[in-house]
Amino acid sequence: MNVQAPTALVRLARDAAAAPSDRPAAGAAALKTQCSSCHLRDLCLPCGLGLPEVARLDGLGFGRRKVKAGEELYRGGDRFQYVHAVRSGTFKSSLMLSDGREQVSGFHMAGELMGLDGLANGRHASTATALEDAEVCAIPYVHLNELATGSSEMQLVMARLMSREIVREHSLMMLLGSMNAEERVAAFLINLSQRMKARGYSPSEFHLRMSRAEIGSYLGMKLETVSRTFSAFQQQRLLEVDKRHIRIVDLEGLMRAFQPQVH
Amino acid sequence: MNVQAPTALVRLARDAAAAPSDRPAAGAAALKTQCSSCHLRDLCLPCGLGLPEVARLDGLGFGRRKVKAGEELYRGGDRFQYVHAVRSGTFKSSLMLSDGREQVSGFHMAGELMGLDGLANGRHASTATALEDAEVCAIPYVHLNELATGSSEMQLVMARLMSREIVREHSLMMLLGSMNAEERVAAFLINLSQRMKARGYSPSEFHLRMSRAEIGSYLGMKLETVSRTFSAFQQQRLLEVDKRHIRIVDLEGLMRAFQPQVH
DNA sequence: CGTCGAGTTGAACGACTTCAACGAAAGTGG
DNA sequence: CCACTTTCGTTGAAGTCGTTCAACTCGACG
Repeated sequence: MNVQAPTALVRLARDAAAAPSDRPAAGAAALKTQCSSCHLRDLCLPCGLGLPEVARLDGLGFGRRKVKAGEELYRGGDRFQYVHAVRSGTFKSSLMLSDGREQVSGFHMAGELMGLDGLANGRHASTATALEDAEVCAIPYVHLNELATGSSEMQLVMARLMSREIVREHSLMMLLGSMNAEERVAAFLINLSQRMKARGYSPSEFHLRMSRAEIGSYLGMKLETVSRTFSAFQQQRLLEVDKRHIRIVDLEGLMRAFQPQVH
Repeated sequence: MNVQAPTALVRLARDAAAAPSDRPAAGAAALKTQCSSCHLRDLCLPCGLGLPEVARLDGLGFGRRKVKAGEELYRGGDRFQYVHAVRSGTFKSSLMLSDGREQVSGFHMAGELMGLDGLANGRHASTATALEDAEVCAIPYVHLNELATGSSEMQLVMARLMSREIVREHSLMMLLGSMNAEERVAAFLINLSQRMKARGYSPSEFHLRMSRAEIGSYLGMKLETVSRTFSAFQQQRLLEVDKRHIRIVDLEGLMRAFQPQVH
């Protein structure tokens, strides 16, 4: 975990957005939102906070914002002002190389936070795109920071959220660095399954919000390989796949595919 | 940037260390350290802090710790207590799969912070190993947290450091997900070069502290491929390589190798 | 009805891996 | 101090997994 600026490893194509827009979150001020009464409060930001702290979150009176399928919530290079919490829908976040290559760095569902990467230098490093019609809470970071000053509890929660993000990316690095196609896809599906479960949906049957190409980009492989791997799993009777509809038939087997050679 | 626990994507082999040791940093209390007089203060934690804040850091009176080459500073699964700042020497941090596969997730040099991934759940996710004799500052996290309570400046610096870590990992994901062998090695060398420069060393001639296998693991390729790529660059007159001694002959060319097809 | 994007599948290719052999350097122990 | 082993790096040859290119199906949408 070194902390130097990532000047060289990748120069994000923040020049891709010719003039990085500093637009405020359009329509964010529309509805006031209460964390205390939100059905996502155990998954989202308030998770782990005591009642008085949650009340202070409510006091912020941050707004919501609707995002249509395919629309971008923010782009790499945009000024960082808000931490976004997904209320409904699914997002992808992605990084761009100046030559146009895209790398999907994550998928986000209800209760998950987006945009923490923007803190580093005040500008978003990634672009967040809605994969379906979605809604987010837009929490002004400065307010969050004020709130954390004086509350070591709030502060710890924020720090923990960022740390989780780091750990999450570790997992992805592991995956990209030392797993083959089947392991990657298995890991992806198991992860999705668990997140569905945590949200009260069926862990064994769900609808993919992302295309084969997006899955491929996330997993560091081509869409054809993703497709083939799905087919292979189907033939091994681990999955049933119909386009974006997934049914996990043999979770045990899938987990074995995920970590095959345990010596 | 979703924030769910990484339960599935990768199960870190924290059981590898049969009984995750909760040992304190051995000998950490030996010497008191002053950030204000440290020659690394512009690279390290105090960077961006005002004088009064740095004075408060000094007030913490945290200790140092010497680590011999090959020794581990902490292991995945160890209790998270300290944030470590590298004073001298080089570290790698790595993740383990339960089947023994290792993925190097970063290299750390003087002034860089390690261990921020431990915050997520109170245990280190990665293992930090010294690649040469080294020394670190071990800063108790609880003290750091106390210090940040009441100082929004300190708080912001901490948050920014974590965010940088996230952005850094983004770069690595990009690299692992969508670059070929030559691009990876070029990116790695350019990054190293810049970090050497920031520390007052020659950016064009330096000594690698890590083996081919460690570079390979970091870049998601085999040691033989690393070796071959070095040789290829040498033949293209971009580098001169003698074991671990590197001389960058043509930085421009190397950068072109890093991002070849700019349309 | 025709077009377009998304997904599947086959065949050929190629980049990286695997296996293997070798030399140099560094540590080990008499 | 010198044989010994071990580790590290390089290089070649063969093999493999994923990519690339291409053809085709299906459903959505004007």
